[in-house]
Amino acid sequence: MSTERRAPLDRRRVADTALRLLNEVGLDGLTLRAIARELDVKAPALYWHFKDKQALLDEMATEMYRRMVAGASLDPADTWRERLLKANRGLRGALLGYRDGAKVFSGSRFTGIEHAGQMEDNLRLFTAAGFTLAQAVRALTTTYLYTLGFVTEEQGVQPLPGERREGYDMDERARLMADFPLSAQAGAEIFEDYDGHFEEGLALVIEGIGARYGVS
Amino acid sequence: MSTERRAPLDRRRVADTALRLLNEVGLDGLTLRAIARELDVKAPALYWHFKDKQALLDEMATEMYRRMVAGASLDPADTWRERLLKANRGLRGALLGYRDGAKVFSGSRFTGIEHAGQMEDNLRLFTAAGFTLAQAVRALTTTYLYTLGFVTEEQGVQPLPGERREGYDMDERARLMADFPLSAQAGAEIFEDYDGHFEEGLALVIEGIGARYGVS
DNA sequence: CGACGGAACTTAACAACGTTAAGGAGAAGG
DNA sequence: CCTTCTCCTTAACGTTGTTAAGTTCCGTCG
Repeated sequence: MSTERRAPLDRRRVADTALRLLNEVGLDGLTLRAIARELDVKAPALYWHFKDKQALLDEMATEMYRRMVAGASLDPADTWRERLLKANRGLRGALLGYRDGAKVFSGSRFTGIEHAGQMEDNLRLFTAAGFTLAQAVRALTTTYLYTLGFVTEEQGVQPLPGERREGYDMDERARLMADFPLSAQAGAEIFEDYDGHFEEGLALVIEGIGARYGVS
Repeated sequence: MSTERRAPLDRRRVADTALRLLNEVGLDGLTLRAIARELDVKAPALYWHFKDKQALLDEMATEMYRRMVAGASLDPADTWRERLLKANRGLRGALLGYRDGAKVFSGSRFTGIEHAGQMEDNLRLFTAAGFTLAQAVRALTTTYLYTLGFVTEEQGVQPLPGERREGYDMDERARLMADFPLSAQAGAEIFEDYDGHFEEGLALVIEGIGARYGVS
């Protein structure tokens, strides 16, 4: 019977498969045994390619970042505002593309230095626009951290676009909050229209950068 | 021998002990058996007070929040800027008070509605200052999400103030980044002086709120 | 006073997890 | 042909969250 030999694995293919599986089972269900089964291999085989599970998660985060960069259309002629908008929308989109994407991403470290390319690009654009290097770093990381925080919370409520985690019943919330009228009313303002709210918050940060650093 | 009967546990005491233990062993080491041992009890006893481990983590997050609110000095006469500064410095301080504090916090949901008091207070202050309710919510959550993102990253590098996680060698980083001069130079701007960088980012967001919503 | 019932545990066990040790099949190379 | 290296398997270990069943103690009620 099938004497076909499966091509040997490599880190990339493992990370690919793990990312696909992540969307089906979530971070909790993402066990080494499940990943291995998907690759038609036994769990300990993964240790040939990764020193431990965290190393695999790191590779997954790196792959997420690679795909994000590949899917981005960063025009060198962008204004710094356009660049911040594009980069952070792209980041959010990339994270939302995977169940628990933000958790995986912020819990891991990149393997290699591929991410430096995009960073260098951004820093060049910002310094050319009149920012000092320190200001450029501050502008980029502040928006970055906002986006990361936003999506982390977003995915806590809404694991994948469309689905909704249990325990977020708006009606019950409103009833409990009867003594806190403003907070009760704010509920809709918090747990719905994530797209709009993300944009608004991002606009706030960008506005602050322009105002505080005096760059138009 | 000691016929002394230990007072029965309650959710609060369990969460207390778990929080203390968290600082010693970190989130990974925070097992139910370890918590139980600290309470002089066997692990399954915890299931009398919590339906599962996540419920205990939720209680821990709630307790963290309680202590934060208790330690905050929120003057009703605060300007909205002062309030944002105080609240977010307080939040960061509270999260930094525990190893993996940000992870625990953002991975959990509050038990009860005690947090609504502080929220109502903030919303009142902001609407009184001229913000619409939607603007107030946006201003508060945007800064909140920035702070959460910031501390999450911060604790990824620096688990507790003073300690430093391995794999963050600045010299090696500089060498790898030889082809990316701006990024290399930015290293110090990223991995040091978290206090200063947090303040600067927070100032950016606050500035943006003032500018975009036209409230002085 | 004594039976009863619930509260607050313990003991024992389970399946699943990450991880390690040891070994085996097959290609590559001299 | 024998060795060596790559890539994987089989077996196992200790730990984890969690459940089931039994135990102990206290307050209440007949």
